[in-house]
Amino acid sequence: MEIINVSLPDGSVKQYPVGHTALQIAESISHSLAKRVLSALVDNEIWDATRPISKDCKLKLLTWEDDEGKATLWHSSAHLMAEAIEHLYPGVRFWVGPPVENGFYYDIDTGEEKITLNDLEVIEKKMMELVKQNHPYIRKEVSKKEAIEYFKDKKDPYKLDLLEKLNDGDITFYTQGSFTDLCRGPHVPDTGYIKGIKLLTVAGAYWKGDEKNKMLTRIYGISFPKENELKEFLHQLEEAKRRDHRKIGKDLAFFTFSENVGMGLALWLPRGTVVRYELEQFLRKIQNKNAYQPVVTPHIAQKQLYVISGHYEKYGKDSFQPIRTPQEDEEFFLKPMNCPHHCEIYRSLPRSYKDLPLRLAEFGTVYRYEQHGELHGLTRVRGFTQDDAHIFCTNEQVKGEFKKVIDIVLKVFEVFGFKDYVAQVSLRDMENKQKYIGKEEAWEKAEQSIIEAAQEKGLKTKIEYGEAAFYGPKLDFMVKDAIGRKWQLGTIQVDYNLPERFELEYTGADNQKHRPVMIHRAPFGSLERFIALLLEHTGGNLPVWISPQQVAVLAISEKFNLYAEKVVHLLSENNIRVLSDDRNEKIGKKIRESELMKIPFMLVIGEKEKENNLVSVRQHKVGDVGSMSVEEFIQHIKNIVENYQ
RNA sequence: GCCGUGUUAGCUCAGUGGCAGAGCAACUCACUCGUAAUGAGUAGGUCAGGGGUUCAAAUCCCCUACACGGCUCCA
Repeated sequence: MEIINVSLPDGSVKQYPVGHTALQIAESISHSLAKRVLSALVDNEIWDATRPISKDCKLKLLTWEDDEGKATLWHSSAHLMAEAIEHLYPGVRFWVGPPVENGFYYDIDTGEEKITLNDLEVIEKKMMELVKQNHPYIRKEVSKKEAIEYFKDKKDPYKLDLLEKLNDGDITFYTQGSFTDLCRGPHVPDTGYIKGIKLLTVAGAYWKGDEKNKMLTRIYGISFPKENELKEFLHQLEEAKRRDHRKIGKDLAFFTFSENVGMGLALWLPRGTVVRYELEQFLRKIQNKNAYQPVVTPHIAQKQLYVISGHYEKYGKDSFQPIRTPQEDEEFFLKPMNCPHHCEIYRSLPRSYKDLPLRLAEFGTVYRYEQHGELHGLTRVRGFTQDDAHIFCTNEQVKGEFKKVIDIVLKVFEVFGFKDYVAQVSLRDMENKQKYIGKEEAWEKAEQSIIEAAQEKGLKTKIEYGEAAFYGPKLDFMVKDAIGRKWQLGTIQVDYNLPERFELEYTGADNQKHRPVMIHRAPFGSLERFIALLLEHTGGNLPVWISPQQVAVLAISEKFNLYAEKVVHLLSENNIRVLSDDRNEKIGKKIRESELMKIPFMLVIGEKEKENNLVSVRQHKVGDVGSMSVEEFIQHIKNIVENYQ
C-alpha cells in the first residue's frame, strides 16, 4: 500500500495510507478530536474533512475554534437552509450563499413567493428536521458541460451566470439530501454537525450588489456545533440589545430625536450635554498641554470655499443644498468638515517654519447629508461635532506629530478602559500609485514615518495596502468594546491635497516658500459617535467624573428634606453634580430609580445622619458601603473624580 | 435612495373589521417610612399624518413622514 507523509502543525510528520481523509487522520489521533473536526487545511487550501488525501501534505485540522472551521459549518448551514427553502417553496432560485463574519446568508429569488420574518421559524424547523437525517455532504467534480446541463434542466439562470466565469475542470457540485449546489466547498461531513440554528433576519440585496439589478431576498442566519453555544449567542444578542446606546440614551435622558427637527439630527438633553461638556473639557486639557490652539469657525461658508477645497465638485449634488440669500447668486453651504475653514485661518497670516507645527483645534459641528437608510442612532447622523484638529507641519515633522497624537489616543483608551486595540496603517496601493495626489518622496517619507511612529509607540500594527485616501496615508485604531465588538476610533490622517488647493505656504530657513503638510486628527471621531460607543462599552455605567449626575441625595422621609438640602448645598459648592430626590416616596423606591438612572452614589439620609452630620453612602451596583461625614464623602468622591487619569 | 418590517397614552406594550386597553410614569389624597417598586383615586388618545374601500377601519388598500434590519462579504 502506498504511503503519504502528513506534517502536522506541531511539526510532527505521520504516515498514512493514500486516500486517507483528514477525518480518519483525526480519528487516529483521538476520537474526541475527530468529533470536533469540521474541515481541514491541506497545503493551505481548505478541504472537506472527508476528502481523500493522496499526496504528501501539510495538514491542519479545523474545528470550531478556527475561523475557517466556523466558515465551513456556516457554509454548510447555508446549503441546508437552501434545501429547507426548496422543500417549502419549490421553484425558488438561488444566487449565492456564503459564510460571513457572524453566520451565513443565502440570496434567493423567491419569484412570486414572499418570505418574511414570520416564515423564518418554519424554515428553521425544516432545517432541524433535515439535520436529524444526517445527510452527508457529497462532493462531486463535474465538467462544465454537465454543470450547465444540470442547471439548464433546473431552469436556474443564476447558477448558469456563475458558471460562465468558471473554468472547466474547476467545477464541483455538493449534494446533501435532495439539494445540489454549485459549490467550491468545503463542507462538514454531514448535516448532523449543525446543532443550533437561528435564522436572524430577512433583507433585500441587489443581485451582484448593483442597484440596477433585481432585488433578491437575503436570509441571514447563524449556526453552532453545540446547542448551548447557540444559547450563549442569543444571550449575547440580548446583551448587545440591552447595551444599545439608543435605548440607554433614551432611558438615561441623554438625547432624543424629533421628526420636526429632522432625521439624523440629535437633540441633546441636559444629562447628555453634561457628558459632552466633560468630554470636551477632558480633551481641551490634553490639547492645551500639547500646544494646540483653539479656534472657532462658522457653521456655514460661501460656495467658493468648497470650490477651492474640491468638496463642491465631489459632494455638491449629494449634500445639503445651498442656502440662498436675498443677494442674487449668493450661495452658502453648511460645513461638512472643518478643514477648509482651518486652512483659511492658516492663510490669514504669513507663516514661517518657526510657526510649525501649527495645531488648530475646534469642536466643530458639521453637517452631512447621509443617505436615509444609513442613519443609525448617534453613530451615523446628519449633524455631529468632531473633536477636530489640524496640524500644519513639515514633512519631517510628520513622525513626531503622529507620535504625539498617538499618545493622546492611547490616553483616551486608557481613561475609558479600552484595552484591546490594533493600529491600522493605511498605505497606497503600490501597484497603482498614480491615483494618489502629492509627491512620491513625500508619500514615501510619510508612510515610513507613520509605520515608525506606530512601532516606536509599541503599537500592535496592521498594515493595509491600498486603503489610503487619494490625498494621504492614515493611521486609525480598531478597538474592541467590553462585549467584543469592533469599532474604528481615533483617526490620524495625512493630507497633501488641501494645502495644495489652498496654496498654503510657509517661509523656510532658506527664505524660500514651502508647502506644509496637513494632518487631520480626531481621537473621539465625533462626540456623538464616541458617546454612543461609550454607552455601549460601559452599558451606561459611566465613570464618575463624566456622569451627568454623580450623587443623589435620598431623604428617608420629608422630615429630613431640610438636612438633605444642606448636604446638596455642601456638595454643589465642591463642584459635585448632585440632586436631591425630595419626593414623598419610600426610600426603596428612590433607591431603585437612582439605580436605574445609574447614578454612581446615593446618599441615604434619615434620623441618624441628621443627628450626627453623616451620610449613608450607597454605591451604584455595589450597595450600602456604610456611613461617613459629609466632608469625608466629599473628599472620597473628589479623589475618584480627580484620579480618573 | 432601494428592499423588508414597524409606528396605539410620557414609557413598555396588548388589541387584525363592530364601545380605545393594561402596567409603569404624571397628578390628587392618605401614609412619614432605613438601602431596588406603599395604598387608593384622578387625568391622559386625531391609534404617525393624509386619502380610499366599507353600514362600520387602530385593524383592509394607496400615498407621505419617521423608526428598525439589510443593501461591503461573490459558487
